[in-house]
Amino acid sequence: MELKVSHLDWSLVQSFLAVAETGSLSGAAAALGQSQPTLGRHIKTLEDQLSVTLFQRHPKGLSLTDTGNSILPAAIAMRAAMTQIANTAEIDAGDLSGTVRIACSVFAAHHVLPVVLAKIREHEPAISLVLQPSDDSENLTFRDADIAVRMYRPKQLDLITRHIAEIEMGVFAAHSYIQRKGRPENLQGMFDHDVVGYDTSPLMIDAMKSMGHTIAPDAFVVRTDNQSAYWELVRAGCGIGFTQAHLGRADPHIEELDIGIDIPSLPVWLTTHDTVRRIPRVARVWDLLAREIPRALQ
Amino acid sequence: MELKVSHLDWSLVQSFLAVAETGSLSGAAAALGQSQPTLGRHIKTLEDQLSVTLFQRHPKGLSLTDTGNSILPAAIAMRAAMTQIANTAEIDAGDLSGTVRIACSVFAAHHVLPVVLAKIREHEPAISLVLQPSDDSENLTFRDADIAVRMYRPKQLDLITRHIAEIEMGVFAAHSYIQRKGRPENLQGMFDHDVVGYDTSPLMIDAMKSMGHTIAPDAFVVRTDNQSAYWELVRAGCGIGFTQAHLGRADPHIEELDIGIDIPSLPVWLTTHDTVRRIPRVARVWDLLAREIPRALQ
DNA sequence: GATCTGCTATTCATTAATGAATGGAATTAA
DNA sequence: TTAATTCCATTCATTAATGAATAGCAGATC
Repeated sequence: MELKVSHLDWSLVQSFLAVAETGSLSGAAAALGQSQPTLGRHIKTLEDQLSVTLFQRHPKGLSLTDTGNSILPAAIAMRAAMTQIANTAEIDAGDLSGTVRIACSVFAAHHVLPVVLAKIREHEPAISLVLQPSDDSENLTFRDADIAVRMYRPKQLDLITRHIAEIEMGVFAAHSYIQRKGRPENLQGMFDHDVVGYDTSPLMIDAMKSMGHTIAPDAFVVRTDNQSAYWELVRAGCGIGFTQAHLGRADPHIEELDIGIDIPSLPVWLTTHDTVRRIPRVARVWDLLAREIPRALQ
Repeated sequence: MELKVSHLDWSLVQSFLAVAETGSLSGAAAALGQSQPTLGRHIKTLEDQLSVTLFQRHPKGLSLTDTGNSILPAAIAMRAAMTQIANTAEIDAGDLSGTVRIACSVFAAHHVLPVVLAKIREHEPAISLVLQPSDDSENLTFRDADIAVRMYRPKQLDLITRHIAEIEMGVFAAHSYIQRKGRPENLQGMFDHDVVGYDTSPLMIDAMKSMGHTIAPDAFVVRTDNQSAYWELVRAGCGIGFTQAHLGRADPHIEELDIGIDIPSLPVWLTTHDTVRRIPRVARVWDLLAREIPRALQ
């Protein structure tokens, strides 16, 4: 059965795309807020309407056929257009309510954004906020987040970016650690101490190398790649650590150490899509983030 | 009520686009093969989902609001993507059955295409053919036609075109006219005769001017802009007329006149969209048109 | 003014679509 | 080998969507 475009059901393509991206009927059902039998029927109906096979069925889900792969880009284009429609409608509605989703690192989600979001909620009680922490190295996919807070300059060409602050870094240790082990006099002496580091992340090793010190990952006697947990390890007295200065200086159980090195500060950038930025509530949250984050970093 | 893109119903946009283009619920219902109340509901549901007003309601239909106009381009983009999906599926299906729609002038629909389409049907009985005659000056809208047969070179940049023939023109009169009025000796003498012409179309006047004769539209004692009816007027003996040579020479009631002028021939072009051309049944009909039309013009 | 035409809005019966529940298959872990 | 997990396919009761019919409105025509 072949149908003219005007008689094809566009919503079946939405189901196709969800199954293609999740790889299963149940995954797509969850993503669309529907049920697994419904998704199975939608795919079958679309295959019947187009007279082609779009998926191979497996016990563990579905994989795209060549034909399925051929039409995938057009399905993605339909979603982009649908997103444009939704964003345009929101801009025209001019409404300062609804949900704004903010993506940031796990560390910032623990130690920077909570007080900022409380402030935003105070100013805009009709706006709901969703915090989406992640340390994945991939860049934003704006299907899910409206605004991202990043500690590096975003490089994608179709984004709006704004540099809002610099985060000063410092060397810190807990009082409990200092009572047991004392203080290092300089960077060289620090390596006779316990230092908390990252496990697989090369960030700290690269920073040391740029200061003239080559160290191996296992020079760090305690290691984690989770940056929020990293700070808790330092606070618990596991060793000396590097973190954002505002955080260490605000903690009464922590002492800042002067080992004679000048650590480069971290930039803070906001980023979003041009069209999303024009949605009134997103614009409002953007402005408030730009104002409140620098304040929170004092 | 605002919904995430994944929870918006894409088929509502299809209804929006149909109403926007037809200007009424009943018109859109006819275009989509649905009912008027359904279209009304779909528009209301979409307005509720997006929290905007998309149309102003009038006794004679609906007009787009500014917001409605803002989202119209994205809705058109969705249809383009949906069309791409349907075409891609058809190409992959590789099926030599289904319907092919052919657009052409009213004249060609009477005197050229019928014998050609009979020949195509003979070769491909599984392919249904729809002939869409029109003398509107607008170019093809390929939502409705797969292939167009044109007597001029199509100018759109995204089309595939092919020049397949030249149509020789001639001057003709019916025996009944010649018995009453005789034959003109040359072009000058012809204007002492009854000449059948076009009413508002400047084609014939422009052709005369390019041959050095300036005449007024009312110099034609019988006039019509319908080219197929034009030929019937000549055949009935209303006067001398200009038409395609293959037609006049094939008619036993018609005599060709030699008045010493050389009328430029008409080109015949086939045209279609690149993606549509790759659909197997369209490709097949294209090839057969390219072969059979020149034969029909002998 | 009366009538016709073409449209939208609403109601109600009918049809279609949906989801909870269940069964079957394949894979993995104990 | 058995049990658990994760998936798709199917059935049946429920819900949602649809279309025929009707009413109302505005504009054009006689």
